[in-house]
Order: sequence, then structure tokens, then C-alpha cells
Amino acid sequence: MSTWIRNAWIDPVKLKRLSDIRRKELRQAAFAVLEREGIAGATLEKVAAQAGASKGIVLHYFRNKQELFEHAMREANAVLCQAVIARLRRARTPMERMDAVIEGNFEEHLFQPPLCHAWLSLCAEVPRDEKMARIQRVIHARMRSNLLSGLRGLASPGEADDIALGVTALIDGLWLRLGLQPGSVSREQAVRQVKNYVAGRLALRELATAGA
Amino acid sequence: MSTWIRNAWIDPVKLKRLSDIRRKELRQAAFAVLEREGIAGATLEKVAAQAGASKGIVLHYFRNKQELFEHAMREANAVLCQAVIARLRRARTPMERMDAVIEGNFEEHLFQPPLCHAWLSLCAEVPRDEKMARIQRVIHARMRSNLLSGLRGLASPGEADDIALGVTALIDGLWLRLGLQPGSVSREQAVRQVKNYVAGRLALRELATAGA
DNA sequence: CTTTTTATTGTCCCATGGGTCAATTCTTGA
DNA sequence: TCAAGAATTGACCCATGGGACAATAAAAAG
Repeated sequence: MSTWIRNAWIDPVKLKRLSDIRRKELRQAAFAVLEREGIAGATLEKVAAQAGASKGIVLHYFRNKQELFEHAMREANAVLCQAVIARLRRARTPMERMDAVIEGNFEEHLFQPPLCHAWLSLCAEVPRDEKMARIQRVIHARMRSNLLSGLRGLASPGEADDIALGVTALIDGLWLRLGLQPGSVSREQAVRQVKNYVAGRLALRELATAGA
Repeated sequence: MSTWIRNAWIDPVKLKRLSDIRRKELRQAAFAVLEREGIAGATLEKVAAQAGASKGIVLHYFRNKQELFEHAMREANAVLCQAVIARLRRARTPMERMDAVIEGNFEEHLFQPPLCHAWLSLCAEVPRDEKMARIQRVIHARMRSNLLSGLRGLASPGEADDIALGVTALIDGLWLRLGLQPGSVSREQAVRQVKNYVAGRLALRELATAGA
């Protein structure tokens, strides 16, 4: 009974059970290795070394390699997501919400090549890992919903949908560029790029209604 | 002397030397394996099997695994590129050139999840493979130049640059979406999306000059 | 203080994969 | 027809990696 209380995932603030700490350390280590080595070069041994532990411990906390990297993906996404919702909380108008999502996705200390490299490696495994695919769908759904919370006030439902797709694609594409050619796109450039996209699409809409 | 003539890469039509055929077969096989297995699961044995040959032959034609996949990347890019330049030849106006690039990048039989999966896996290795990085830079440079050949007639140099970056990022992002969630974006949607982006950016420009 | 979980390590196993090599078959040109 | 070179194979080597496990250390519970 007492163990049940300790095991409960109810208290999100102080989940300081040792096993939780280790698991977090390990999935962060996994991510760090991914940044350096890519999915093809990521091994349990390297993850263990990165975490300053033995390989055995990794498999003690994660059933297998796959599960470990699935959790690494969750971790990375959580960080990204946190940046967005923090800004989203402070946003009042629809346009501010859009900007919150956009700027949150390019936060200075996150919009960096290594993070992108790791993320790319994870994405590359999505097609062969149903769990990762599911995580990916969740991520995209939340992104979409965040964007629509702003776009609903700015465009018709159908168009909002379309613009949301465009914004997500553009954001992903800019991340990819950063990953493929570090330094080829700055945080400011990226933000401006997406904002211009939104402004352009909305301008198009105004022109159409004005012309009609 | 005669061998030199035969070895020359001058004649692009009839490079039917046996070794050229094998090399092409093998890098195509490598790409096919990449589609199925991803970079982490791609092995020389599987590539050999895919090509209906032995592992030895793969290493006979390519120094090592790395080189093989570098060539696979070249191959894949060549196909994509070909689609674009074919359309580009028929384009007369700047706008037609833009559409040529856009539509070429989403050609029906190319804009497919498997191709994207393989492409993703290759991109994920770019940060750790200087040769691939170089190929990547070349690809991007050509893409940019193709776009600018149209954009120069539509916007100021500075803005053309910026729009070109946006278009490439958007295209990449839409490919990524297709790869992560097959079926989530159709060819027509993708084309429309990018065209709208361009139209929007240009509209923005007109509004600015009209307002001033 | 003892018993029972839990954490952690190091060792072992075995399959796989990259790469080498010698041996063999096939081409081709003289 | 025959010799030289290219194509192709299969066997072999060795390092590595994922995973199982037993043994030990550390905590927690009673």
C-alpha cells in the first residue's frame, strides 16, 4: 500500500524516486550520444559511458535499445514543447499566439545543430518504429492545435488548417536546413521567415476578399 | 589509349561499361535497402542480396560502406534533379520557372514515403560525413540557383534570396511531413502550399510598395 | 538487526557486420 | 586459341554490439 503511494505518478513535482532520476539521466545521455554519433553509431555502451554508468544499468531501466530511444524522443519533444507553452501562456491576442509558437520553436538555446542532428536521427527511425510514429503524431497534433488556437482568429477554418500545415512544414524545413548546413540560418532569420509566411498568406486572403 | 577512350566519362549516353552498370545497380540497391531498413539497419549483406550479388562484389566496386552510401545519395539526388531540369527547360517566364522547380520537386512517382525515408536516413548521416555534407551543399546550391533564375524577375535581389530560402525550407518540410506521416500530405496539397507561399510573399511586397 | 527489494556491476554469449583475401570464373583483345 | 585482366564468389577474421545473468552492494521495510 505504501509502495503504491510512492509509485504513483500523481505528484509531478517531486517524482524524485531514484529510478525516475536514473531513467531521466539515461534518456538524456541517450540523446547526447545521438547528437554526437547519430542513430547508426549510437550504442548502449556509449550511452552508459555518457551517463557514467555501466551498460547493464541501461538495460535494467529500459527493456531494450528501442525503448531507450523512444524515451529519448519523448524527452526531447517535452523540452521543445515546454518552450512553446511557456510563451503561449503569456500570449493574449491570436497574433501573439502565433508568434509564441513560432518563437518558441526557434528558441536560442534549442535551435542548434546538435539538437537538430539528434532529432533527425530519431525522425529517420520513425518509419520503422510504431511507437515513435505514435509520439510523432502526438507532437504534430499538439503543434497543429497550438497554431489553430491563434489562426482561428485570423482566417477561415479551412484556410487556418492549410496555413497551420504550411507553418509546421516551414519550421521543420528550417530546422533541417540548420542541421544540414550549420550556420546557414540564424534564429532571427528563421523567425522572420515564418512570420513572413503567415503575413503573406493573410495578405493574400485580404487581397482576395477586397477584390471580390 | 583505347581504354582511355572507353573510360572517358565524356559520353553520358553510352557509359555501358560493365563496371558502370554494376556500380549503378549497387547504389540503387543500396538506396532500396535504405528505404526499407533505414541507415541503422542497412548492411552490405542486405545491399548485396537486394542486388542479387555477393557481399564481396559490393566492396569490389566501393571502397567501403560509407562510399557506397555517398554514391546512393548522389544517385537519388540526380533523379530528383532531373525531374526539375526537364520542366525547367520548357519554362519561359520567371513564374513558369518557379512552378517548374516546385512541381518538379513533388513529381508524382517521386513524392512517396519510401523515397523520403531513405532520404531522411541519408540526411541524418550528413553531420558525420564530410563528403555527404559536400554533396548536400551542392544540392542546395543548385536548388537555390534554380529558384533564383525565376525569382530574379519577380523580386529584389535581397528578397529573392530570402524567398528562395523559404521555398527550399518549405519543400523540405513538406517532404518530411510525408515521411513522418505517410498520407498526411498529397502532391497537389504540397504544390499548392509552396505556390501559395510564393504568391503570399510577392503580395506582401506589392502591398508594401503600394502603401509607400 | 534481519530480511527483502532494489541498484549496479562485470562477465559471458552469440549473432552480425565490415572488411580482407585467395581462388575461380568470365571477358576480351591479340 | 590463349593469355591478361576483370568480375565474382565464398571463406575467413575480428571487433562490436545487444542482451542475459549471476553475483554483489546498497536501501528499505519490518
